[in-house]
This record gives sequence, structure tokens and C-alpha cells, in this order.
Amino acid sequence: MALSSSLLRRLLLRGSTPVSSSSATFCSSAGSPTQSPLSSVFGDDTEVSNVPPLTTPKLFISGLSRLTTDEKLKNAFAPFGQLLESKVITDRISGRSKGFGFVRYATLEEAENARQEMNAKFLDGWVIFVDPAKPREHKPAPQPDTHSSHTGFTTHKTVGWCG
DNA sequence: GTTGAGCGTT
Repeated sequence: MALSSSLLRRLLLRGSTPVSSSSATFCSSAGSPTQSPLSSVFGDDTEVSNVPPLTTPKLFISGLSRLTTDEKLKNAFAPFGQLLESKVITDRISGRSKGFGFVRYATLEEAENARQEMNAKFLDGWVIFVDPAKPREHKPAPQPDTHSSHTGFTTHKTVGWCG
């Protein structure tokens, strides 16, 4: 099933503090890492939530551990499709991860798959969030479409995990 | 030796 990102954010951002020594509420119910049955049944959007299709094969990955690198990110997203690029943004001054990165797939199909399979999942002990990336390079054909009055991507704050 | 907002270099 497809979960709304904002819903997950509410659930996970209760304390906004990773590894809470006193309110480890989640650790008690962390015993159900049941994998999705992978019901590859597309065409039935009756249960679709606020999960609009991607408009770009480029994904913005946030919530990465500072120990996570490009290669780790690549290994995490590789099985979901053909990665044209995978990059964890690191600070050039300190040379360490900024805690987020980008992955780019060959097709939107792969990107959507990876997004719904990897959103709010674990990587290096941290919950990562997958969202469409903002275009860094302005496109030659922007959208003069008056239909779009929504100019924002939902950003997810990072959440730690006890483990 | 990390503790956390946010969208990257070639």
C-alpha cells in the first residue's frame, strides 16, 4: 500500500530527536519489518493516497546517516532500477556528508518504484525519505501551464532510530 | 568519533 509521506512524517517526527533515551516508543513495536507482498498490480488506483506520480526520474534522498556514502546509497537503490547517477552530498569544507543525496533513474517507472519501496525505510540505522528532486538545471521547456499552482515539494525532516 | 535543516558538483 502506498503511504502518504506527510503521514509518515507525523508519525516519525513526534520527538524530532533520534535515540530518545526515555521515549523509545517505537522500539517496542519495531518487530514487524514485514516486507511488502509486492503486488505488482498497476491499474487499480482505488486505494491510491496522496502519492502523485513523479515528474522526474531524479530523486532527493534525505535523512541519510553521516556515515552513508555515494556507494552505500547506490547499493541501496540499485536493485530498484537502473541508476544513472547516485550522489550523497558532502560538504567540501569538512568533506563529510550533509545527510542527503540524489539518485537518478533511467525512467520514471523505476524512480517511482524505488520511491515507494524506499521511502521511510532504513539505511545505516536512519530513516530515509525519498522525494522528487528539484531541478537544479532550469529546463529549456518550463511549464507555462496555468494548471500548476503548486510549487513546493514536501520535505521530510530526518528521524533517527534506536539501533 | 555525529546527533540533523534541507536540494548537489561536475
